[in-house]
Amino acid sequence: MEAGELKNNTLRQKISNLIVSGELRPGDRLDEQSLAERFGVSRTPIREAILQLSSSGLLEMRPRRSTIVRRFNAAALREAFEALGEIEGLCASYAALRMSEADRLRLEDVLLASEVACRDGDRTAAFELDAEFHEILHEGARNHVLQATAESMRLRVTPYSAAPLLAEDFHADLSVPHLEHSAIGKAVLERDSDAARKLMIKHVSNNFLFIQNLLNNDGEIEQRSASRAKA
Amino acid sequence: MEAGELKNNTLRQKISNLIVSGELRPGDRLDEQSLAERFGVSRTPIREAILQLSSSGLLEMRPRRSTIVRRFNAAALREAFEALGEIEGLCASYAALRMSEADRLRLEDVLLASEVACRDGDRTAAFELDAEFHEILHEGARNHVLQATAESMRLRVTPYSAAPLLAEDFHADLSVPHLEHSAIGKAVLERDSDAARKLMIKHVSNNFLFIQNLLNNDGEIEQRSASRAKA
DNA sequence: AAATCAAATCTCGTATACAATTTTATCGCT
DNA sequence: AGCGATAAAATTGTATACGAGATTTGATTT
Repeated sequence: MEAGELKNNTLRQKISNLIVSGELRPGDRLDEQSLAERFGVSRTPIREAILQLSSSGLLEMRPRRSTIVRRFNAAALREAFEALGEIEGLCASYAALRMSEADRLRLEDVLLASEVACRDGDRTAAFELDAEFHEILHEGARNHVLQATAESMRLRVTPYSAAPLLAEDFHADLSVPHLEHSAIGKAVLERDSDAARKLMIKHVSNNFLFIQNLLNNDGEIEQRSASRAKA
Repeated sequence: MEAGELKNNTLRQKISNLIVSGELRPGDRLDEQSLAERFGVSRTPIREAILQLSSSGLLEMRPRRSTIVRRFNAAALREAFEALGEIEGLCASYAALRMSEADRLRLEDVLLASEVACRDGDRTAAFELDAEFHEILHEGARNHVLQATAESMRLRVTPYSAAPLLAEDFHADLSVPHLEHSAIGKAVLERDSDAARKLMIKHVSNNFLFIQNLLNNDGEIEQRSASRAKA
């Protein structure tokens, strides 16, 4: 959460980036030795970073067996998204009441930029603006505990939400999430905390339902390009 | 959270017990070497346990300086309790909708036992039943993420909420929290999720206000027996 | 006597070593 | 060819070693 080690922080980010970027997917193993060599440190700091990422639910450390990127079964994923929705809902409702004028201007900017990216079909930009939209609300809640909790929960479902959507061949409608963000943003700017909360919960829930359709029976993300080409 | 190491789990508990029991108070240092000798292991597993407890917010690891039991200033404590109230509120509202009949019977039992302990002035029993009441609701929410989050948040404010109240010389009115629990329990049993949530948020907030009065300017818990005897 | 600065001691962060267990590869058998 | 058992290799969990930075101690000065 808000620890504060030396270079452990950046190591944690480097490792979590492996997952966020999609290089490692749920179930993939993280070999301490290889990671140590890759990042030019010994196993000790690697292990500490892995330990923290396991605490936050992104990785899964199993005794005497390799750490893997955490896999969610259907029930666990439902719980993770339900909790995420509630926390994000809380952040949105507090943000509606507490955000500064500067925050509000920034929120408007992001929504405008998001609309442009959406119209242009710029998936990379839309993806980054999506993340920024949520970050603004986390920070706008003016509660570091809620903020950290929201970010941690978001990170842990990243392999199931963000990563698969970045695949080149995936063509989801960018306008659906954008319109939801727009409605949430409007409620926040109008200081309507109840509406902001409800819309956010609905937004996360929709996101979950969308993702659920991408999952096969094993809880694996369907490989679009690769698996379909081969099959 | 739901890691799953070998004996690291029990080590984590042993160390967190030092704080829960009040042996170590906010700001106290945790020396890795001493803990290693005390628990008969090397520094490595101690360090791993400390790392996890820092992630959960109970301890504070500062680069190149001793780990200490986390200290909250007034603002941070307010945020911690605000977040705790919201999460506990969510748990209570879900519990109202999802708890099994067996859970509900257990909840009634705990409330009855609590009333007895309250009437008899049995502070130890009242304290344990208080914890059990909250645990029932965490589990009753039927969401492991919310449950783990609530328990983690509760643990991190323990040095400020539970520990000081156990002091022998401290005579708070046991009936106030009991009546609040009673009202929350009633709402849960009647499946009134909105009421359960609101009452829980209020309950945690009251708890915070009560604790705030025990704090001096430095954010330290007032020493009742010791400091007053010496002064 | 109080304050200041330097040396010595202590503690942490990381690297390395080694035993225990798991995983992988090899070989033999049906 | 496929399956099972055994041996080799690899990986984890913990202990130990050591350098860098922090803390304490003590001497020196004002």
